[in-house]
Amino acid sequence: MRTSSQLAPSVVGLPFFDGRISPAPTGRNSGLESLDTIGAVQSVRAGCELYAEGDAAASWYRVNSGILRTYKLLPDGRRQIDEFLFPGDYFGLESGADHDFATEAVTAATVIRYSRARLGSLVSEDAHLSAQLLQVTLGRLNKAHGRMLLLGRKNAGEKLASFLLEMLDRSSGRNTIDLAMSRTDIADYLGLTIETVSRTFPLLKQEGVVELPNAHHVVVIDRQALEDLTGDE
Amino acid sequence: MRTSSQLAPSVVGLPFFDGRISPAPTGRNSGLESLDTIGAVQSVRAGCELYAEGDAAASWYRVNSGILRTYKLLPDGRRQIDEFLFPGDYFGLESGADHDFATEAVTAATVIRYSRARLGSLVSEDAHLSAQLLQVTLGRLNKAHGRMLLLGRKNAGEKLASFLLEMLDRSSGRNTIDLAMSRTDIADYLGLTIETVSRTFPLLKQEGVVELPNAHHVVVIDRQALEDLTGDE
DNA sequence: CGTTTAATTGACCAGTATCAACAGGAGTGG
DNA sequence: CCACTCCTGTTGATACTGGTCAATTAAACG
Repeated sequence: MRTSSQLAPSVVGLPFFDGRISPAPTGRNSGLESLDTIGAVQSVRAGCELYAEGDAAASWYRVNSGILRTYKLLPDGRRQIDEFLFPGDYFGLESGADHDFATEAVTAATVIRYSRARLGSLVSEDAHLSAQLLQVTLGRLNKAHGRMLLLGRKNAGEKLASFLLEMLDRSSGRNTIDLAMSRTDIADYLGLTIETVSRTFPLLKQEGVVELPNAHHVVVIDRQALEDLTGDE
Repeated sequence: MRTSSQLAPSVVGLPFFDGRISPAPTGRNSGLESLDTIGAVQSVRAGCELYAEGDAAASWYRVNSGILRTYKLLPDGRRQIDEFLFPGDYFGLESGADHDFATEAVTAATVIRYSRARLGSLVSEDAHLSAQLLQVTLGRLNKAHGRMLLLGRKNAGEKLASFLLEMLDRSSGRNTIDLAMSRTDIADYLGLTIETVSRTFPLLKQEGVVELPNAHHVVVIDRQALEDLTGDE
């Protein structure tokens, strides 16, 4: 199935290098938008795996709808979630032949799949596209640095506060967060246990920074206070 | 000062996408090697800062000699070292206008500095170069994922074992490691305290996997055993 | 050498994990 | 519509890893 190429261009408008990128060399559509013509839509049921760590990385993806998680496992089952993916996010591009993390759907989701082979040939021709891919990847790397700081140096309260702000900024609502993921997912994202996550939520409530109507709903009462609790700045 | 462009091309030979990248479009030198012509060498004394987090990201760099560290700080002084940089490593390329981490020299070091503005115009012209930058950045991202797993889910012993293997693989010697960095650096790299690092070294020795002639020298006796202690595989 | 800094070691503590019991909701079938 | 079950999340009791604070030793440096 072909995409209809009307997805929100979430990357457009990002600072791009230092602005010196010249327009596309040819008259045809260039940049990430040009990918829409080679993408195919795929559905993933909630909880199902799109690909496993070590699978051949034959495709690159973009989230169309729903939420997914990427993660790595240790042999004894310990899991680290690298990121939650939201509509518009690109993922699955690899430096090597295989995926170095697995991807599963948190909620029912649809993704757009781009053939890596075709992407490769496009990239070799189109500096503009290539540079945009670089931009997306560099943004992802920035985020990874922030997450290393969180995982290595923040305590449980700071981790949860940081997480809620991240989710708030990706939410549609201005001060309400819909947590699509389980406590287990949150724990594995923050390097904690579910029990610690469960115990830390009420602490934020006690501080008066959030309300907790139920386990998957958070209302941010005082955003500034929440930011103060993240440890940064 | 200009570089003499004879640096080991450590990136050449990496798998590149799926191998479908076409040769450079023009007859002139292309790819990362072409950068040598726009690089300038800069020295950094041991312990000195090359740039701080938040500084304008006007340049991109490659390590020529010595070892450096990139890190982020929390306002109260907690530090997370993102990576140690060795000769041949590229660093400092950013998605935004500013550096999102600081870089300091661990030992006296020299780096090659590439103007971002000139890099930007090269990238817009040369799909091959652009794709190689992407390759380098994707490799870095892979490594970041591994580090998130380490920081979020491994215990002190597994962290130190992983660290020693990483350093061994970047060492010249076949089974000896020269640790250029302090215990504080190691601790901040692994999300531990110096005391824990200090206490964990002797445990590895007790296991018989390493010898510790002195604080900055490690001899790996049993590499397989060390790998078993990392938690992965 | 003496001085300073880095690393180790010890005693104790705290934050988070672990193990276990319990509660709340969603779905299912009677 | 209600009980039953399953699953997720919460709460409690306790353990333990790693952190903190302090003292000591070793190494680097002038």
